[in-house]
Amino acid sequence: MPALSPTYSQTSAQTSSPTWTDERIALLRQHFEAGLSCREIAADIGVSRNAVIGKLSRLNLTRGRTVDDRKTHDRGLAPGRARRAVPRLQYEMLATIYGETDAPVVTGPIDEANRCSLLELSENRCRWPISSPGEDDFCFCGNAAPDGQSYCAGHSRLAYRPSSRIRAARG
DNA sequence: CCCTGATTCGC
DNA sequence: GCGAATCAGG
Repeated sequence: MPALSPTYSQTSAQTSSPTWTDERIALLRQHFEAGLSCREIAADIGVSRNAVIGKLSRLNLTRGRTVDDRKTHDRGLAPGRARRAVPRLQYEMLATIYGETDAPVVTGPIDEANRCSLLELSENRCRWPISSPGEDDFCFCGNAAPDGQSYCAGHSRLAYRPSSRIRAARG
């Protein structure tokens, strides 16, 4: 009998195409739950917007149905006011992401003794996912989460970018 | 015109 | 399974 079985088609052939791994999917889910747009998620992970949308669709993680979220855009332009005279590209976001290296890990050791399953989650428990869905050890953080928050203090820092977002609150 | 997300379709 | 192209809505 042959020593090598041809059953192996491509196991270690993935040298420069890691594509979507559990970690990326975890980031995808976390950012998705954090309320980030597909474009923001894409820029953060390092893939295109369509890639994010495609993966989300494949995971059946679409937000309800069709488009209806981005309407929050400030499209109300005054007639006497010039349009965005500043570069309105998303370079601000990219700069924020690439420049956030000044605060890598602000959170200390997050208590992982309270991790629980999905069914054990409650309103005041951190819903930060541990491992990946489908894994044998998949669970949630379970630490105490502030009122209205989805995550505990430590995981909130990871889920929501603390970087200074340029908020031009002009009225 | 710009933006957004969702689906389609070739790879 | 992946993502660019395309579609559809605002």
